[in-house]
Amino acid sequence: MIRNTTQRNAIQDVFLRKDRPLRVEEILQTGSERVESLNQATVYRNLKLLVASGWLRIVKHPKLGILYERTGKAHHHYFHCRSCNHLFDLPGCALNEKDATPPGFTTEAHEVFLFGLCSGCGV
Amino acid sequence: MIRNTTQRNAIQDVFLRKDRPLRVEEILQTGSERVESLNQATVYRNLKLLVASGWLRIVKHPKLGILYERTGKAHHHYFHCRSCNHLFDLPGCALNEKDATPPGFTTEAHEVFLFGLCSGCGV
DNA sequence: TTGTTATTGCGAAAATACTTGCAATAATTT
DNA sequence: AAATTATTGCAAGTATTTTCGCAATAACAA
Repeated sequence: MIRNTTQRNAIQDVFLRKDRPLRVEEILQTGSERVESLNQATVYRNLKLLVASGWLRIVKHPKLGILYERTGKAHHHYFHCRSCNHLFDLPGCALNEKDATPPGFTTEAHEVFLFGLCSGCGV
Repeated sequence: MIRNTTQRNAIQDVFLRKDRPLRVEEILQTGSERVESLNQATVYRNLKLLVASGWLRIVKHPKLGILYERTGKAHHHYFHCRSCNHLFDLPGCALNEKDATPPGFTTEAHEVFLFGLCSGCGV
């Protein structure tokens, strides 16, 4: 039976408050603000548990590596800000999958990653 | 002074023959067909050297991890075939960067990864 | 052909990312 | 409140990928 722990609550709360894909390091660091003793192993164990339960999913970013994000959002692109180093979800899809696919190929999915400066860091 | 070695020649030849981004494992394996003694450390050392000299560049793929590809090609997208597991360059760009970028954000670069079946593996 | 040294092969070591054993703790049931 | 056991913290252990030390080899200059 799954128990309700302050550690797991803290981890989930980090996602709800940040509302963007997060790396393990940031989850641990931000979660530690609420549960001081929060341990890396605990974070990993809970991330695995939350992915298995469908509450989170894994995002593999070409620059940032592995991140975790809340499930339930529609297909979207990702924006990585080189200044604050955060990854943002960009609602919508500006890729014409058909145009992008060469003859003979069958595209089943795609991922788009943008790089630059976010609105908070630009100018 | 940089010398001309059969090992490095074999590694470069793999790229010229395959003409797609390659993982270390495939470089080592294919290169070994020409130079039987070819060692993993030698491959890593030469990849680093070829990247430094501008002959190769690193591609970080969200599924395949780190690959190496010849420099000199125009911006393009990548297609990963789930059947043969190869990564293909797709000439051209079907992403409208402006449409993809939210107000206030500044996009400086982007990467597009498609997934599906290549022409050799589909139907 | 000989000398110099870049390069290689090999095994060990490092770096990174994640997992596990285990005793202690704490959430939940009874 | 007591019993049960999921969960945690900690440290050690895995797994994977890349690098390094070093002696042997081989490319190139002279």
